[in-house]
Amino acid sequence: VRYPPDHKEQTRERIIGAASRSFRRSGGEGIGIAELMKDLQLTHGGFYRHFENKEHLFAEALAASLEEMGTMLERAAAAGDRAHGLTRIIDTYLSPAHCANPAEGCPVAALAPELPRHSATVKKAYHRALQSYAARLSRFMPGEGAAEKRRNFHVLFAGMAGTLAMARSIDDETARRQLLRSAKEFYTAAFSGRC
Amino acid sequence: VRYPPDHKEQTRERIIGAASRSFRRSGGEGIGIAELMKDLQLTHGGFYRHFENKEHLFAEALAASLEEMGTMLERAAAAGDRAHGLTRIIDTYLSPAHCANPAEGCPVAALAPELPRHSATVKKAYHRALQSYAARLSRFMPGEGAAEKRRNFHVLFAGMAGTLAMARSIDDETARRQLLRSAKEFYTAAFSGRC
DNA sequence: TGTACATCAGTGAACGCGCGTTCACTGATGTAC
DNA sequence: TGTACATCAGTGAACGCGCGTTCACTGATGTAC
Repeated sequence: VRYPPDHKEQTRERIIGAASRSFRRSGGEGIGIAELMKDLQLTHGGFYRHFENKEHLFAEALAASLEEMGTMLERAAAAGDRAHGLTRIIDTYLSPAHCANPAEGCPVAALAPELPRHSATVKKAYHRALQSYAARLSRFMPGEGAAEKRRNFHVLFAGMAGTLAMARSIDDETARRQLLRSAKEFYTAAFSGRC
Repeated sequence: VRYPPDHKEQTRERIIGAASRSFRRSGGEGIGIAELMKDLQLTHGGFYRHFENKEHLFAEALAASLEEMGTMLERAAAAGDRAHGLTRIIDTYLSPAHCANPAEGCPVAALAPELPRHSATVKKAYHRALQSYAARLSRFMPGEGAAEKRRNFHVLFAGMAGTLAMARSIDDETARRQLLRSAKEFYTAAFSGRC
C-alpha cells in the first residue's frame, strides 16, 4: 500500500497521542503494544516501523503529554483578565474535571512514582520536557527573579500533583472534592495572593 | 515439617513485611510472588497457604506500610520539645533520607497513582488505613476543631507526597535537594508557623 | 509404651496466559529503462 | 508508452519469557486407640 508523503509521520503522531493517554490512564505496564495499535485500527507488527521499542514510545508519549499540559495551562491562564493567571492555573489543575480525567491530564500526577524505574532514554526525555514546562509556567509564579520563580513553580506543581494523585485514590466523592477545594484555597492563598 | 505454634503467623508477617517494601520500591506489578518468597528463603507454592491471591497481599502490605509510616512520624514528632511536633514531622517526611528510601517510606508517595486501578479489596484496606493514619496525625495539625485539622492534614500530606514523588523523579541531586528544601520551608511556614 | 493415622507449612513441576519483539510476507505505487 | 523492479507501511504467525495460580507430594509431629 502506498500512502501520502506525510502518512508515516501522521501515524507516528497518532501512536504517540494514543500512548500518552493510555500510559497516563493505566501506567507504563498497564497497556500493551497490541492493544494500543488496535485502538488505531492497526496491528502490533507495524509498531516497530515507528519506534525502536516500547520504552522509546513511553519517552515520546511522556514528553508529549507534558507539553500538552503546558499548553492547556497557559491557555487557562490567558483566559480572562491578566492579573489572575496563576489563580486560573491552580483552578484548572485542581479541578474535578482534571481529577476525573487522568488520561488527558498531568503526567507527573499519573506517572511520577514509576519514572525512577524507567530507562535513561525516558528520564532524559522527561527532564528535557520538564525544563521546558517549568520555563513556560514559571513566569506566572510569584518571587523575585527567575530562580525564585522556578523554585516556587516546583513546590507548587509537585504539591498539586500529589494532591491530584491522592484525590484520585479516594473513592468517596465528597471527601475527594473536599480535598481538591481545600488544596485550591490553600495554594491560591499561598502563591496567587502574593502575585 | 512441624513448626512452633506461631510459626505460620510469623511467616505471614514476614511475607507482608517483605511485600510492603518490595511494592513500595517496585510498584504492584514490579515484583512477583516467586521473587518475593525467594527473599524469605521460601518457594512460591507456599504463598497460597497464607493469602488468597497477590491482590490480597497487596492490600495487607499497603495497610501495614501506612501504619508503619504513622508510627515513624508520631515518633519523630515526639522527639525533643513538644511545641515543634509538626515541624519535625515535615522535616522527617521531606528529608533526603526518606526521598532516597522509597521502600521504607510513605506508600502514598510510592503508589498513589496505581491505587485506582486496584481491586475493591485493596481500596477498602487503603481507606481504612488512611482513616487511622489521618486520625493519628491530625492532632499535630493547626486548625479550629477536628474537621479543620483533618482538612489541613489532607492538604499537607497530599502535597508532601507529591513533592517526594517528584523529587524522586529528578535525577540531578542538587535540583532534588533544592526542591525538598524549598518545600520544607514552604510547608513549615504555612502549617507549622500557625500552630 | 507402641502403632496407625491425620495435619499442614512448605516444595517444585506444570499450566495457561499475556506480552514484547521478530520476521517473512503483502501489495499498491514510484522509478529506471 | 510499457515493463520489470524497488520501496516500505502495515500484516499476522511465531517465539521466548515471565508470572499468577494450581496441585500432588513431602515429612516431621501430634493424636487416637
